[in-house]
Amino acid sequence: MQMQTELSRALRAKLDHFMAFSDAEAGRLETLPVRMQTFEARRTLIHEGEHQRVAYVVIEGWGCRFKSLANGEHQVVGFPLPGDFLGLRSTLFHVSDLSCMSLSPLRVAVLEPDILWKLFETEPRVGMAFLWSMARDEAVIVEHLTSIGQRSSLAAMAHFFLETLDRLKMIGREGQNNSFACPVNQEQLADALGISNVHVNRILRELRERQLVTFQGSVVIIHDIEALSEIAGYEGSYLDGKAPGLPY
Amino acid sequence: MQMQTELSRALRAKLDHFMAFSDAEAGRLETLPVRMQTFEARRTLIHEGEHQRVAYVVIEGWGCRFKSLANGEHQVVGFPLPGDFLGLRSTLFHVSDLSCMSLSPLRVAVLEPDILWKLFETEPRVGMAFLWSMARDEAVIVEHLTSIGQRSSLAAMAHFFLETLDRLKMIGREGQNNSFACPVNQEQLADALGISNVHVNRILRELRERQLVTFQGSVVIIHDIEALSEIAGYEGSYLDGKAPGLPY
DNA sequence: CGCCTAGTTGAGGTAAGTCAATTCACGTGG
DNA sequence: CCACGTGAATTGACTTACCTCAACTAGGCG
Repeated sequence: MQMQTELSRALRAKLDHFMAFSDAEAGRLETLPVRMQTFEARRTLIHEGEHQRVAYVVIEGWGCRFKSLANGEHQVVGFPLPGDFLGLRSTLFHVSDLSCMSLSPLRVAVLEPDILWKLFETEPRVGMAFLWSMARDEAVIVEHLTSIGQRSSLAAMAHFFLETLDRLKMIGREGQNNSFACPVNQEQLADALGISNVHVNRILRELRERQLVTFQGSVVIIHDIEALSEIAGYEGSYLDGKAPGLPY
Repeated sequence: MQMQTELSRALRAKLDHFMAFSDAEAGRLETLPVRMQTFEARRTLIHEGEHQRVAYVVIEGWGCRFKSLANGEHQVVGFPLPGDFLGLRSTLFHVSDLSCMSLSPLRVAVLEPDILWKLFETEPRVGMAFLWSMARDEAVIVEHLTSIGQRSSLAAMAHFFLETLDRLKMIGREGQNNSFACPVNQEQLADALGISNVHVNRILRELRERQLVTFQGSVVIIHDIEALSEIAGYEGSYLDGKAPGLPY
């Protein structure tokens, strides 16, 4: 039971922003038969191109999804946080198009595909919530694409920090005064934003000197959200799917 | 009836690569109550930030999904082709995070959400096929992200041409000798690849001079697929979800 | 014929890359 | 407790891929 409540807590911290579950639905989530698994930091959970049978839900810790290129470069696609799915798409393809590693110690719930599909049938509203989660993931990737394609590296970095803070706030894992623990190193940040690690370092210095953000000792502190949002052109409504001023 | 077979033909041209439909399932697709709609070239079907109730399936023509930024820049996220869904995610969010315009005259089938959700319930395998389609869309976006983030603009351009040719081949709409009609202009190509239109022009010239690709008069001709794939680091298995050497 | 949009090319500037050296943080063993 | 090793962060010097601006050309069409 401890295990199931862990899964349900992680999922609902995220999905409650989309849908109010009934007690019955919540109970069904509680009793989903899953097993837990814990990885040390820097372990590869999912290997690009390899057979992928099960999906995961992150319970605790940060992950890193990335694509490897022939020339040894990497493109980081995103950083899964508690409540996020891993390899959900891959269970459809049977093969993963991305690798996924743990950045910190990572605790996950392992979901057998059968259980997942059965859940879709018996709990259509929960299925909807999962779909919503996939849709949000795509919205995040589209923002990411926009950052790399159109924003300056300063704006892209600012955007990343703001988005990550909001994602953490949604699941109640932010720190005090707009700060958060961030187990991402400059190399990974570089691969995420499509710039060099040297340049990441210089952008971080600029953000620090301009009193906007400090990122030191694996902790990000955002000093001036207003100014940073202005620079990034950040508007986080794509995270919760509620547009300002529209009834839902 | 003409209408339904149009929809079913467009969908199956794409989805047959993933799943063999039974006669019963095919019949159910045929009788889906949908209405058709046709847009002239350069019309905006979906407006970013606006209420979005219905989804579409492209029957004929090219679309262009893009995000607009405050500074007037655009990020093109992809070019929907026949068989592709438009605004499917938006029906969940109720609000679209992207705009979508027609590049050529565009014929679409309009899907009411209720019908869609009912289809998911009554035809779970068709629902799976739609999910697969969404998953493939995301795989394409991830490749796109990788192009912009890691590949040189030459390689990114090469990648775009190769991927588009393969997508068209899958739905039987390629031209002769690895060519295809392409209603995308250099400006839109620039916004897709995150480079300037001037640079697009120079890259196209280089591709032409190296006898790899010509893109003139809205027709793309790929002269040397091998060499181009080498340059792009292209490997199209993410499009059909079948990894080389793995049983499906 | 002239307008309008898209494409093409040149010249010069800049954001970001590469290479390489140095410093820092931290864990480990003597 | 200090010497050492290792990986990450930092900084400088130089290079380059791509951008901006601006002019010019080519084609489609009322």
